[in-house]
Amino acid sequence: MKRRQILDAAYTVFSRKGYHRATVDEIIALADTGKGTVYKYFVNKEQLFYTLITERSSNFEKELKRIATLDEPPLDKVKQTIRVFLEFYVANGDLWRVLMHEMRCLGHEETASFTEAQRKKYRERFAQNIGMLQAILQEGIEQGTIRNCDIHKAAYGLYSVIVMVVFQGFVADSKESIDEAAERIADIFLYGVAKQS
Amino acid sequence: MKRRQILDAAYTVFSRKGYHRATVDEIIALADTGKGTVYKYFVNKEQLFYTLITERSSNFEKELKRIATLDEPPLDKVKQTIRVFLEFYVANGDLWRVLMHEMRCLGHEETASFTEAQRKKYRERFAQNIGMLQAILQEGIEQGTIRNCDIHKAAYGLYSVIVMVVFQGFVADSKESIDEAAERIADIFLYGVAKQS
Amino acid sequence: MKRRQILDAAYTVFSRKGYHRATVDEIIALADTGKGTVYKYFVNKEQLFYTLITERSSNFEKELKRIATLDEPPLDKVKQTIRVFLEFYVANGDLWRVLMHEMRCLGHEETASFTEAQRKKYRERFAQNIGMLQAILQEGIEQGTIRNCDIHKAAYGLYSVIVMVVFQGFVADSKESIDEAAERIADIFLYGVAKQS
Amino acid sequence: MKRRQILDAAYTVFSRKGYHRATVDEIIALADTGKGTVYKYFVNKEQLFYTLITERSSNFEKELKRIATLDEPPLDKVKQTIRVFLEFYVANGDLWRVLMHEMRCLGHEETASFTEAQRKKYRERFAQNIGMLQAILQEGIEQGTIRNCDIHKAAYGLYSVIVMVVFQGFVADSKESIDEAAERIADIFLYGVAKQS
DNA sequence: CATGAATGAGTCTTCATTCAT
DNA sequence: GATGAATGAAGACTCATTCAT
Repeated sequence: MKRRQILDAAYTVFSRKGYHRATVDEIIALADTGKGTVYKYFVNKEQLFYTLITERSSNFEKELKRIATLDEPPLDKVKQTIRVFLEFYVANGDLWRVLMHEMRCLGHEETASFTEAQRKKYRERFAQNIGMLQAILQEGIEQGTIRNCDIHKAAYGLYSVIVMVVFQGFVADSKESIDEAAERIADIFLYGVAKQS
Repeated sequence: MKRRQILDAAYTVFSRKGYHRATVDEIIALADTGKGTVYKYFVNKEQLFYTLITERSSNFEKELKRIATLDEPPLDKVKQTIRVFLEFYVANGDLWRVLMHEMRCLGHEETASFTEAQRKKYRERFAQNIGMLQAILQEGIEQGTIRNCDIHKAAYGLYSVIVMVVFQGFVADSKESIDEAAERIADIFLYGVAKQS
Repeated sequence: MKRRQILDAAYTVFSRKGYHRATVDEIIALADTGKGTVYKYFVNKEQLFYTLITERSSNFEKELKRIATLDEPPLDKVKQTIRVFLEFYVANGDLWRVLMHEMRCLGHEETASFTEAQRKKYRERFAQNIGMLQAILQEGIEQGTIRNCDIHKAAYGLYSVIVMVVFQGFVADSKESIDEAAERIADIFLYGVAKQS
Repeated sequence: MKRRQILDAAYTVFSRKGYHRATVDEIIALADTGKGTVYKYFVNKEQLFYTLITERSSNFEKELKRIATLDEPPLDKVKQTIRVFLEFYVANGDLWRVLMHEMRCLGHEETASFTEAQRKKYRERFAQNIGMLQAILQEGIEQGTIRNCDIHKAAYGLYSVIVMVVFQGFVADSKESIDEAAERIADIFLYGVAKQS
């Protein structure tokens, strides 16, 4: 129970302050617990952060896999995938922004406790999520509904637009807003901004 | 001269480590200078960071403005703008990533010396750069070569793709690589991934 | 308990070295504690200093008030007050000297954490103590045992002599020495050095 | 000439800020000279401070000696001496306050450059000045105009009152104000505050 | 289990002093 | 002689982590 409170508090503080400016003191104040308790459940600050990431993304990843395996037209699946991504980033965007920043920096030198194994695991997971998009695009190409392009880069491109839409606050935390944004992104992504001649 | 060395070293360290993990000690080691020298030229770490940003972006911004005022077809100008953005981010991307992260967090609470004025200035500058893209898209809509869409969001979308391409390492630091990437981005952005029926 | 040790060590170091030459490192060495502990109990060096002052003076002030309200001849009360002042300065003189010096300088510019409120409080407290002397002198004038003079200045004069006596080492830390000094100061103060014609 | 400017600037800054808060940078800014120049004329900050003290006190000391050797009634000489002290402290009080504070602290441990010899010299000089007062009081006792008391302590007492009068701002920097204050101090010192029965 | 007092390694920052021009 | 750029030792302060209760 304390564990839950700590994770929730940590989510808020990390999201608001970033990794470094977030202090354990602030987290325990918000979690209404003692400092020792944090170190009972988590080996250190980085581990706490990592746990947070893992926990928050597991549902998202399951959902992503579910859609990928649906037997529907790829163009529809693209739209659905966009929606799931949007939902996830609307809910966890700030934390993810922090994560992405730290992955860069943490990766460069050996930092004490964020193990290389964990970092690798994260990168694989990230690649996997993008991979879901990629697979759907591939399916579209095979079925002839998507033009032949570098699906790897295209997937990243779509991904980056999704993230941007959330970070720029172009989408609110409501089903309608998310659905609408998904529509629009899919539209631009699929048909471009140029007028069809 | 020492000032130059410090700025260059700071660029490297901030880019690699991010703002917080970058230490003044590391910067002076790389700059081969003394700690006092840093504080002779820059009031503090944040000011040093800010100076770096300002310095690096001034040429980029001039180039951006130049293109915006060219008397050419908007579709060509979009491509050129994409190229300039790519060049800039290939050269300064890592530092920018750090800046963007810090702007978020620094904005939250009062941090001693990164003045509100500076932060505001940065945000305006950023908005202005995106604004250049936006203006060109608007031109395209008026001339009927770009379909009617929310140019604000479209500009951000294009921007996010550019940044992503650089950060994912899809483009190398060579004229050819950048030109090719600009072509491809423009292509997808303008015509989408869906096969023209 | 650590708090006590830190305060005691701080007293010694501040008294010996003055405010600026006193280092937190030296205080913790003497207090046999860690640096963090100091900042757990005191927000910063100045706050530590201020706490010291407040703590040490509270008994003294109570005693002073007690005497002021006694129903005895003013001339006797003057002597008693002198004694209380002497006791206090013999015990805390060195620290007070430092305080008085710092009040001058700290007052000039905005120093971060020694708040204006604290400084004001100190000044009021100081004025109040001198005020006790002043009130007794006034009583004497009204009862006709003290000649009509500027009691404000006279009180300061007496005060300065007391402080001097302690700082010049004219009085030792023993009841006898203090009593004797009080006698002598009172004598000179009340009757002057000139031979009565 | 630069030397003069530096000394004057140093006087101002030391008086205002105290020894530690006074920075060489501030002094050279006020003296309108370069940092190197300071170290051409003075071996270091403490030496500069010491030179200042010496320079400022030499006239004062000459005047004191002159009065001591006058062939006048001791009671008159006491008044004159008080006046000379007042004049000196009104002009140099703030610097002296700083000096007195630093002597305490600098004396405790070996500080790099304020030599023991210098400190000793200062102490002797200070004792000598008080000694002038003392000698006059002695003269008075011998001539029977001053009652028999511990002249050493009495001299210090008188001295402390003089200093206090200046530091409390009870006297302005004008001949009239100083003369009047001298009168009053002499009066209280010689005849006390108690009403003559 | 939960706690929070104690800790000290690690940072930023200041400022007296030097030395090449 | 005059200068000021360069320096680094020294000091205040932070915060993740530990451990005895």
